[in-house]
Amino acid sequence: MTEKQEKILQAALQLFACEGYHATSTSKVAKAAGVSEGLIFRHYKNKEGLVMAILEEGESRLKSLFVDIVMETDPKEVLRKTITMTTKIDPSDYDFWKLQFKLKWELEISGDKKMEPVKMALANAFHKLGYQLPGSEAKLLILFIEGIGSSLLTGPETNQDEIIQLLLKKYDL
Amino acid sequence: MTEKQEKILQAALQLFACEGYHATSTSKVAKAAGVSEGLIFRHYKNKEGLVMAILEEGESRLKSLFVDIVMETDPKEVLRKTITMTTKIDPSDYDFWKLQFKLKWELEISGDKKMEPVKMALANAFHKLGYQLPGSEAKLLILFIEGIGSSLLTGPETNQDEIIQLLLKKYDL
Amino acid sequence: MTEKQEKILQAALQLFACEGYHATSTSKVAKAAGVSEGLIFRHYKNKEGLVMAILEEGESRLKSLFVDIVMETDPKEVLRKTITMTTKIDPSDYDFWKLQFKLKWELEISGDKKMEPVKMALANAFHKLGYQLPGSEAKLLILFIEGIGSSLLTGPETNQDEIIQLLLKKYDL
Amino acid sequence: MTEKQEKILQAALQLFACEGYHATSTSKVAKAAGVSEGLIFRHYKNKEGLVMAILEEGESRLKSLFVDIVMETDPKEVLRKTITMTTKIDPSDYDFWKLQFKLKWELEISGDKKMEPVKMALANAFHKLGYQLPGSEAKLLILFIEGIGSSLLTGPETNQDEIIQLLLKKYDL
DNA sequence: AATGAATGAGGGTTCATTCAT
DNA sequence: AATGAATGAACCCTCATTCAT
Repeated sequence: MTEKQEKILQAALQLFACEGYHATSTSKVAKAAGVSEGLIFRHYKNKEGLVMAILEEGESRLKSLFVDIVMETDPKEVLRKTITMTTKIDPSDYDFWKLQFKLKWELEISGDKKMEPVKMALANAFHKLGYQLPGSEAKLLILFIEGIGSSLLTGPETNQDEIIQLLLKKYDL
Repeated sequence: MTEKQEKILQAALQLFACEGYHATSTSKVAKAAGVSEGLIFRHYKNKEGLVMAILEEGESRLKSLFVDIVMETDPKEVLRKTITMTTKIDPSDYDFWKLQFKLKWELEISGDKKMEPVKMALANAFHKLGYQLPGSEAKLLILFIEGIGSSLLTGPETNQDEIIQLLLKKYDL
Repeated sequence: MTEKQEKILQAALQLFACEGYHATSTSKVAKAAGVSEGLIFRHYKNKEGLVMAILEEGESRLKSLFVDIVMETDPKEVLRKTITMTTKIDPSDYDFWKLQFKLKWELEISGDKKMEPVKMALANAFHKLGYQLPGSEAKLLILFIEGIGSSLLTGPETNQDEIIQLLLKKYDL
Repeated sequence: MTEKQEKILQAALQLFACEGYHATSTSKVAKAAGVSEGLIFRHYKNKEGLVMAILEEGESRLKSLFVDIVMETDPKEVLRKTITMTTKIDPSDYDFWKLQFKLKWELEISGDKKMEPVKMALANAFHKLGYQLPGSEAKLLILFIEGIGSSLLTGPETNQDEIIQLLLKKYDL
């Protein structure tokens, strides 16, 4: 990946995340990246190709967050790690996470499949801990972390930690 | 409001909710409403005016959902009504609710202020029930119901009821 | 002519004169006149009909200015009256005169034909006074007064009187 | 400047001059120039930018006409050159000059400032020649050449030369 | 790899005008 | 006489994309 390619991805990520996919023109991206507009299409074929490249390039960030949960065997630890997941997000990656949410609603491109393994791990953990409806418990907990992520990215200053403490208590952690 | 005005609002709501604001052209709205494109601008001035009109017109739906919670005095009932709130949504209003979420992410127009009274009622209820951090408890619960709403509108078939049952149990309801 | 008709003509005159014909929409006229847009078309059929009505209605203003020159028999008086013609214009009629110039250039609707009798009178006067090329002398003088009128209407504050004095002297008046 | 850019300017000049600014749509310009409409905006940003480009590009024509007058030291020559100025205009530039007049009235964009140096030169010349009100004499003469220019561009066939001869005689040239 | 000219379809919006009331 | 809803064509302009260099 050349230097200009990186510049493009970076500029596009920032713009897509802040202003939205449709509201960001390829010319705006080119200008922000200090690059000719044609170059975007040379490298990524499409505007869609561009956003896909961003998503791919960022997948490692998703995985690094998830792998630690999925690999965990102690069920209590699985819950704890899931609940505190959002605190592990590097603020420099906020744009990327914001983009995930934006795309879900604007283009109905859902990153939910990526969460599937986490959900399985959670369901398994709840099962081991004797919860009666482990699948639904897992779903419920995932809804929560999505909510907390959402409020982290949109809200100006949410007291994330306090909420997480509450949640930990609810699951006896 | 003339018949054509209603047609416009209706078509726009459906399209904005399904395809998004930017992805829906005014000409598409006009076509779907069986109306000349100019008429949209005569009545609503702008594309933005159009979406605002939709939001205003739907405000009653928001309020009718919230008022029952806010007016409740029994704290346990406040929690119960909040948690089961999403079950009260008329499926014919799904488009409107979907639009709320889409706009939050696509245009960063947040309907959160509308939830403020609910949050206050919740905080008050948690306080009465002896919870230690009523404000954060309220915030947490709101994140939950937003999550449930979100999954209800996007997910193909979520088992809403089971999750709600779980949640009720967590709050001893 | 009803009261509303007058309002329309008045508003249209002012707007056409200040902003130009094409730059003035019929809706702007209607709004300025405090009248429904349809009414303009009921009374004047067209936007063009509207401007024509204004022109017709103002023709008396043209004639009243010219008649005094055309009826004059003393050749020197003809010249003098022509040269001082612009001083006779009522400032409340400036819009109308401005419109004349604007239309000449914007729509190439020329009010020059209206000047024809004046030109004849001038040519005749120059002839009587022994000028060698009375026709061209007449044309020249008309160019002058058009220029003075133009500068009177566009320029912020031209010293009209001084120029007129100079001109009178050039013709030994 | 690419070939297509020149085509655009050329077509726009001709259309603006003949039909007026507002009456000429950008699509008409594009069609006349044999160019896609978008290209106009790529190069000139705006319709306004387009007309400004035309004006700028033609400024040399203005200057070349004026410089000869302004640099002249012999006062009589200054007058003579001013009076005969319009005869120096290349008929292939008529469109450009017509545009100057049109814009003055349609958009109230006045090229008068460009004439300022000429006016100064004239005032100076009149002063040297012992005229009593050199400033007003200058103004008067400028009004004349504007008038003759105007009639040259609008009138079908004006006998320009005869009028110029008359005028020269009036100033003893 | 990189540019920038060029395109054509479509964007939101305004326009003059008509029509039912 | 007067309104205001309604229209469809045209408006200026932006878009994603292609192509020659």
